[in-house]
Amino acid sequence: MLSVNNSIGNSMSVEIKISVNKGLYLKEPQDTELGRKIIKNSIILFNKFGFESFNFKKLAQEINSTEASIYRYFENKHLLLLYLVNWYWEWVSYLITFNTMNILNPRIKLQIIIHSFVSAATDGNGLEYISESKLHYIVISEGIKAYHTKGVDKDNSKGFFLSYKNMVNKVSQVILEVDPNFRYPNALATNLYETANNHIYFAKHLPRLTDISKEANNAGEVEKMLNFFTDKLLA
Amino acid sequence: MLSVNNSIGNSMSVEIKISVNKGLYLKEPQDTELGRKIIKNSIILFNKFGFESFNFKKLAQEINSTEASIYRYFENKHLLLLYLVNWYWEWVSYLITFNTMNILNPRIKLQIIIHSFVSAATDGNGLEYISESKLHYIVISEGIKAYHTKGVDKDNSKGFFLSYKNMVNKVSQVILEVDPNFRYPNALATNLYETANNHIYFAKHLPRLTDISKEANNAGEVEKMLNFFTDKLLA
DNA sequence: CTATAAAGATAGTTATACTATTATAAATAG
DNA sequence: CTATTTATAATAGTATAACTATCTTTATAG
Repeated sequence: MLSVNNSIGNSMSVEIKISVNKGLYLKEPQDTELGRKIIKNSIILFNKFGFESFNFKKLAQEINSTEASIYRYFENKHLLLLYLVNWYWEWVSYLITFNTMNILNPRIKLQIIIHSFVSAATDGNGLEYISESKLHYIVISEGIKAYHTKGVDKDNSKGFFLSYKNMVNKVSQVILEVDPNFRYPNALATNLYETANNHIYFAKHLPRLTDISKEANNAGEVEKMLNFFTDKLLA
Repeated sequence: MLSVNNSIGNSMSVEIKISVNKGLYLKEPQDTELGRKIIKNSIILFNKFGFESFNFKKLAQEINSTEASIYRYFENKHLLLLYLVNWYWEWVSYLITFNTMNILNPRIKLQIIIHSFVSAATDGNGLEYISESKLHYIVISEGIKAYHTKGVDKDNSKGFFLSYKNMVNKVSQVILEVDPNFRYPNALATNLYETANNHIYFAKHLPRLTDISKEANNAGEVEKMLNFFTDKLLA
């Protein structure tokens, strides 16, 4: 159950369960105490150690469990990362759908989409065991590793990227609403998402690769830039 | 020594040695037979196995040498990848400089830059032990792993991304020549490079994330798309 | 002919990514 | 209220990766 805020500021409770492709896990982690601890703490530890130095032993220690127990939920850390990233894609899709509901102007919809890309990171709307801000930072810094692997075609054939594709499709529909003759709706949709993540990362670590300042609220600047790009392209 | 072709079709030989940050290696691999074999075959094996499954043992077997010998050249596979990616950045910078020489129109320069990004992959202009096409494919599929690590700030402080930054700076200068008031010259430069690589990858592996067709010469289509984006943004 | 450096050969260490087995505690079905 | 299933914990073990160390051989420079 997710607690969400609607546009007129009332808090409301909606029965929403974000679910991801069943092939990603051996056992649904959201259904058990241990499963939720795995999710919660893997988000923390992926952030702390990064994908390469993260392992199931460290995670087991963190939650006072064992490697073997974690392996009953996830085959390996690659699929755990993919699970988290899929969860994020579903979450962003949900945010987009929810926040563009009843909005008629497609340009405004696109602004809302861009806002969702840069600040899906706002906690407090989701579940206790998933910190959206930490999850977003995993997506920013480790996300592409989920699809830049030798196994990408195999993973793709199992539907492990459907959530990403659905999100992109949703965005490209809005792009076509703005400009039905636009030649690159999917590419632009993908780019808005990837560019948002990239430039938040670059601002923090490689600032000379961007024009976004290193300061605290660079999310706002990235948002402004993406709106500027979109406006120019869909003029 | 690089053998290059000039614009009027004559083949000429120029004394150019692409060199990268000395901190990336323990011993200059371009200076010895074994070093060059390491470079050549690491390019082949990174392509074959991907970064994760590549290791120095496999590489040693391939070149009939030993792990220990390879460790005398590179501290670890991360720095070997970073070496290769740096070599690529330097190569693209060289291509840009060489091919935009004496061109006055900055819009034409930008077209040449975009062409360099999508088809730096053309072999035959470089060195025997470096296949640009294979190297480009490493950059496309593994490149970002060179800067999406927990060690990025440390690597950055050692200057391991200077070649990337210099390339971006070179491109952003041209962008500002086209439009001196453009607000995001560095971000656009970075984006042209990253988007070129991304969409060549997506066309091949996740085609629904792009509008580039899966067919053979998608490089041409990516080039067209990037020119279209650039034209719109710098109108 | 000798000194030095580069590379090869071999062995060993520590950590990771698992798999397998058994024991125990908690939930639930009859 | 016991029997049975299920989940998890505890423990141990294997294969491979990522190195490090040392010693020997080969090539080359003076």
